[in-house]
Amino acid sequence: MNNRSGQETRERILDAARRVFAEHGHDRANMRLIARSAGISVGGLYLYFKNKEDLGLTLLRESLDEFNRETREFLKDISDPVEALRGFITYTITSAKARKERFLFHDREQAFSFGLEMKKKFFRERRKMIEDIIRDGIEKKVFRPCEVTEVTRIIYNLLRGFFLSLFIDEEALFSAESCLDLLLRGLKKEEGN
Amino acid sequence: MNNRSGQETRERILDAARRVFAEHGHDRANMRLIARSAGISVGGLYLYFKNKEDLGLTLLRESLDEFNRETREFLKDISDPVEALRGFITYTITSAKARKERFLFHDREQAFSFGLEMKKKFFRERRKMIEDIIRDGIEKKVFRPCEVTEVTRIIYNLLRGFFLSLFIDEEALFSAESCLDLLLRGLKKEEGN
Amino acid sequence: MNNRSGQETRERILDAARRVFAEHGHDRANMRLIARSAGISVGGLYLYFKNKEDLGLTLLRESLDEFNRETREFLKDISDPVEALRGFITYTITSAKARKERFLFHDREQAFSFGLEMKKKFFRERRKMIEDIIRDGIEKKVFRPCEVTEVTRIIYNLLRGFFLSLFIDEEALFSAESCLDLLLRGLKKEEGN
Amino acid sequence: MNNRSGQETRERILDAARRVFAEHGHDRANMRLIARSAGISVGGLYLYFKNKEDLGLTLLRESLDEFNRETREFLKDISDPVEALRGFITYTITSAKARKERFLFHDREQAFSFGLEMKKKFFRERRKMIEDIIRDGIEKKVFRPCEVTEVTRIIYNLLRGFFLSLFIDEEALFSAESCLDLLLRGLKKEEGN
DNA sequence: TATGAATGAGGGTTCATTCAT
DNA sequence: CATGAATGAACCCTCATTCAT
Repeated sequence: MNNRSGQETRERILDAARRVFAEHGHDRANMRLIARSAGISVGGLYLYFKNKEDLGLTLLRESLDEFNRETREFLKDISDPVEALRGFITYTITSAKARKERFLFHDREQAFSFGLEMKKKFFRERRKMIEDIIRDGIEKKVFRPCEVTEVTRIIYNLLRGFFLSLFIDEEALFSAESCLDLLLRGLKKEEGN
Repeated sequence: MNNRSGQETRERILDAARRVFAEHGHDRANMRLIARSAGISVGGLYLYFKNKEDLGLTLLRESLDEFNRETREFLKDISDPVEALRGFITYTITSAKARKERFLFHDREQAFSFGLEMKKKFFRERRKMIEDIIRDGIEKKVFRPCEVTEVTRIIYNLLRGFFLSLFIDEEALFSAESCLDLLLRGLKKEEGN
Repeated sequence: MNNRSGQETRERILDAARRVFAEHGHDRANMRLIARSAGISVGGLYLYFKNKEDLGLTLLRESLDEFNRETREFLKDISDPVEALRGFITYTITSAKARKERFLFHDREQAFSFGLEMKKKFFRERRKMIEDIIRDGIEKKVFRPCEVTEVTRIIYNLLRGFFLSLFIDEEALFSAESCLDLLLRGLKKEEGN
Repeated sequence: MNNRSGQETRERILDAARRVFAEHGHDRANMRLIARSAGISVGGLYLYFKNKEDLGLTLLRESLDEFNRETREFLKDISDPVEALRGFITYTITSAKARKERFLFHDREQAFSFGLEMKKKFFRERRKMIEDIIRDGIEKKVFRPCEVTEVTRIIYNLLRGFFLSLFIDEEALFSAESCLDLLLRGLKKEEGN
């Protein structure tokens, strides 16, 4: 176990924790399992993380930060509001499906208050991205004038629902395209046609 | 403390369990707490419920059944598709806000598999209600022709996201009206205007 | 539940207890099961017996007394020592096989000290019966002179072993005849033949 | 209280368990008592044994294996059948008296099925040893021809009864010599004398 | 750094016994 | 006599965390 740096061990632990949390949930996962899965001793875990919660929160932080960072990166060169919205939805959905385990903590976790503030900040950032797109769209007269905050919330909750379905009811998953389509065109038959 | 009617005690336990589960989640809630909260002994709990899981599942079942039943009741006399959709969304949101604790288990619970089949059935029934509304709307030429299943999923996930926000991020809650508005009219500025 | 006498109820309880103890052992048997099996309420049990131990001891006493009484009855008209020994062995083995559950308590029970004195008295009486047969046989010059006490113990332990095998290892059960044969003739080839 | 060697702790636990099981029986013994008796914490017990049953079965297995191994060792150089039979009986009785606690589980334990298969195998092996001696004796014309299986069963039950008496009725214990004497010579007065 | 044996509080569950009706 | 809901101590077992090595 001669690692060049403890950094590598730390990474191994985080990977293991991700796996184990993904399989059992934060509360039911246990430190022995994580240790074994990381190829390290139980005591070793505590050299890198203060305790189980610290480990969970670190994982959460990394997952949330990374996801928002990546999303921003993905959107940064798209100027057309419709394309931006499409991009946001597509990227969110695709990421979630591709790396399910990263989204473990995005829902209400075992302890309701687990990382709550951190999550709220994440949610706010995410809604901010949506809001920016909407506002831009309105400004550019691509979207109709509307209650931006409400629309933002609706879109965000829609995607939040997607996360949930991902874990407990895959048959409820929708496609990015139909989602975009509905949002843009509405349900109502255009009158006068 | 001998009650003539066991039924009453059973109800007291279910109430207590609802409270305790609501505060701590299913896994972290403990039987001693529930017992104390119900004003009963630990052993007493087991006269009415086989074990902790049974208690949780009973709560879940009641909550899911009741909610779907009430929703159907609420919708049964509404024939206009737009009104039906408005009704469904309004009723869902309003119920959830008014009796938050009933929706405890609607998300991914501690143990992923906790009551999974029961939940899936509930979700399917719920989507079925939405689907019926959409189909009816299309038939009546109130809604444009569309991929009904996808639209259904989208609307359902939207409301599922609402449940989640209810518990961890109230500032993300949207109103039924704006939701309906967005769904009906879409985001895009009508072309040709 | 209008019994002519409580005596009948008491009997029903004892029967039920015998059944339940036979199936689960004294410690693992529980009062609820016995009550249900007796078609009576849990509280009712305590009207007839002070507690679980009292119930067990009553059962034990009846079973031991009855068995020794019956055995004595069976032997009382047999005067030939060989026939008496045959009778004792045959009767012991046959009874045990026919009413296995009556012999539940004859071995070391769950609580080592459960009814210990009562059992010891029973064992002593039983050995006394054997001893009387042996002494009579020697007196009548049918049996060779020997250490009567030792021979008695041996024969009794042999039958005690039979009880045990009855419960945990039926393939070790021997027949009364071969047992008698061995005891009478010995293993050794008669010399000078 | 950190021992370098877990092996030592394991041994301490087994010793403690032997003591506690001996005093209270398997069912009534409790893990806290065993822990205290072993000078260890409750949790510590579970580092070495999966659960109470595992602990009991381990003890049982060790005790049975060791006893049969030692007996075989003891007998291996004795070729005279009479001496072999004397050896088997003497060794069995002497061992049982000297290390009583090792024979705890040889009788019908609390849970009837506790280690049942393991015990049956042990009993079969033990009967096999007796059977081999008898067959050899007949072949060598030291013992008279007889139903070997039956004789074997009888001798084994005799010794099994001895185990029982050891625990609940010491006054019924017989000596190896008188036992051998009875088996070899029989009870009957030799005719024609 | 790293180990893994050890701790002990706390959780779910059972069951003999009591007692108001 | 009879009921059966209620009690609560006690059991088995788990697991985050510590610490001597």
